[in-house]
Amino acid sequence: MDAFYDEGQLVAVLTTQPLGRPLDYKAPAGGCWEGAYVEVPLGPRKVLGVVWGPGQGDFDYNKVRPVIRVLDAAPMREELREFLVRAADYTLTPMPAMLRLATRAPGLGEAPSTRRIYRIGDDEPERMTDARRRVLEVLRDLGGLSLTQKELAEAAGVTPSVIKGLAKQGAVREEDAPRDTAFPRLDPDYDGKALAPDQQTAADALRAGVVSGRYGTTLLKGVTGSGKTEVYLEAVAECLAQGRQGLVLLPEIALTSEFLTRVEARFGAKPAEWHSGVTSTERRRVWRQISEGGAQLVVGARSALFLPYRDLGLIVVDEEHDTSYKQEEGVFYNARDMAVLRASITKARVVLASATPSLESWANADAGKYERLDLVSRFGASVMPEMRAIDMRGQELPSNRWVSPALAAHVRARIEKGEQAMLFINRRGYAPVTICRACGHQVACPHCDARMVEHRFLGRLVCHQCGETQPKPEACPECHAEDKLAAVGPGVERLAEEAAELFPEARLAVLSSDLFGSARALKDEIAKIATGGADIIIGTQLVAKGHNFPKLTLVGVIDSDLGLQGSDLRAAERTFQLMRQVAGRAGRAERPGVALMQTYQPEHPVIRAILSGDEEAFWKAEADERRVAGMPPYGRLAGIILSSTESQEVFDLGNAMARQDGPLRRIGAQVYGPAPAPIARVRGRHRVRLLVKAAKGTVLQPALAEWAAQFRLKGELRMAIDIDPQSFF
DNA sequence: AGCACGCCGACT
DNA sequence: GTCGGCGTGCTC
Repeated sequence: MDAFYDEGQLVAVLTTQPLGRPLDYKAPAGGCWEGAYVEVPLGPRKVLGVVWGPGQGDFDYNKVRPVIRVLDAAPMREELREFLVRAADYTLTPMPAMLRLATRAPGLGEAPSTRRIYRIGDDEPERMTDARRRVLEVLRDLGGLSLTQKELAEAAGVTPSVIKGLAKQGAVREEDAPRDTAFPRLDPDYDGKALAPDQQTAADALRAGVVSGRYGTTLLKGVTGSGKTEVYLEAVAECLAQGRQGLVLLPEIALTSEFLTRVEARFGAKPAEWHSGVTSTERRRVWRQISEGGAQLVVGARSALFLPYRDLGLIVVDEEHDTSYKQEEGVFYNARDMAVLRASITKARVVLASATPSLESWANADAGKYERLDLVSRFGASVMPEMRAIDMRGQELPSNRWVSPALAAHVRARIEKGEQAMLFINRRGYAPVTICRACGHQVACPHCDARMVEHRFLGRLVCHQCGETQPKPEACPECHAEDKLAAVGPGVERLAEEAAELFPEARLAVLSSDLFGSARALKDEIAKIATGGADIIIGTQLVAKGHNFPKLTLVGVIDSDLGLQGSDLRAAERTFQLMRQVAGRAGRAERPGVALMQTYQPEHPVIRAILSGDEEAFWKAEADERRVAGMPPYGRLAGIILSSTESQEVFDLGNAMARQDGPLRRIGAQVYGPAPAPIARVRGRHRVRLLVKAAKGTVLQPALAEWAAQFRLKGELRMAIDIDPQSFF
């Protein structure tokens, strides 16, 4: 049980200010609990903090200032405090930054907000009018329920002034009611669907895990269309039945609204939603209700891991292999790994769901650390489409053209049958460039090393690294030749143009996340396409993420090779996952699909593994290669990213760090670099990267911390440590 | 993170 | 002589 501190007792308060350690304060009048969210004075300011434990007592008692006030929120539980500490230790993140992640609730400092509501009053109005009668009727029909002024005015078909008048005369009563209301209860038995035998077996195993009340992680593997979601929703149902809270993490905001609908169909009500697109009032409601038990299930982005759950019993990480679970700005963490950490502390279950698991999860299951459940396809063999390579070396293709004659012929055949085809482009790592055809100059971003990408719809050039945009210049900035700037490289829009020329009769739809202002607009577009609103879909990564297109029977992968190149050891894995996912788009319903991959390396092991469909062989081959190289998950890596406005400064520090590697050598770790970071300049800052490689089982973090602490960062220099980096070229 | 303190260059 | 640059250190 948490300690209580009486007024005047010393308490250590961790604040969100980057201080290095909690500071002592005197407990306020009325005392405070350990874990309490408090406002404390810090110099001339008031800051947010959490009572972290008893005071150190090493500071002159007379100079210790009292806590200003205890905020009106349930104290942070021991479990969340421990999670923050362990996550900070693992990721080498300062505690204040960690606390910031957990206090992102807007308006935490303010009193719980209220809204003015209206009920039927005791008095009759002095003069009755039609409008007034309608208002009173609406209120009478509601019984005890109440409405806001706006709701009431709309329901009665009157203007708000009518209600104001009635309130003045006491015919309606005004009251303040708490705004942060509980979420509707979810019913675990609302609409449980009959499951296929293998689904049932998997669901039973997951349910049993939840019932056990112990920590455990299960890798739930199932190809697209195998009913993974239905299976893990059974685990959610069991969790709700146990009276504990559940969390479902999704990699992409665009997927949440479809998912919420599925939850509503299964449990009879919508769960709480948590991601950057949720309004601040709603986030505040979610935060409070999670902490008070008025929300049973949260669906959201990785930051939902840091919410103050009362009793978290299950975390589902959907599409667990997705790289967007890795946060690589500010605090560097992988939500998948942090989910496992939090679950182990709070005795919750984790379900990692994917059609194409990450090699880490595959290896953890292989080693017996995770349980593994495999689902088979619901629709027999027809779901996994036939996959074939188009050997680009045998295709006649002018430069600046990307759709081979062979692929074009297949697309035409599908359209003629009234089916849909998709042209897929893996743009990651291959942004198109704007080049001058007269002098060869490439237009670069003024702040970054990234090339500017032309957005024809906007008529502007956009930097995909920092977001800088500028109007497309008429003349080449280098040689001043006019009308010679052209987009080169298969950008989505460039591909769309080519498709329009190749298939003039077809209706094209372009799906790219930067074409849509909101997740809502994107979702509408997807729905329109899915019901047959287009013949050819042109898309990027976005379409690889779980959308259902029943009429789609052909996927043409334009650039199968791009992900295979370079020395990034994760590239093969990523390419494998991506291709499987894209291929999984085709022929989900009854129609068999085909996936055609344009490649210049048809004999590459990855391409061959994908085409053969022998996944286990792919994992084993990849695992062997990694094991031999001592790379993750069979070795450990950390990235050190140094940045500054001065390029010399960063390299000097990088070199100094590489030389003074004593603490690392002591644990047998090696340092590589410094080298320009994958993106060598971001927002005007030069970046270099060092890589630290150690054997598996090495306790890397303390040595890294000791090593990094040797260097004092002057001026503009910044250092970030990235444990388990996602990419490492 | 802010903010104050403090020690060296070009100014009314 | 002073105003102000931002390096260093403190905040209970």
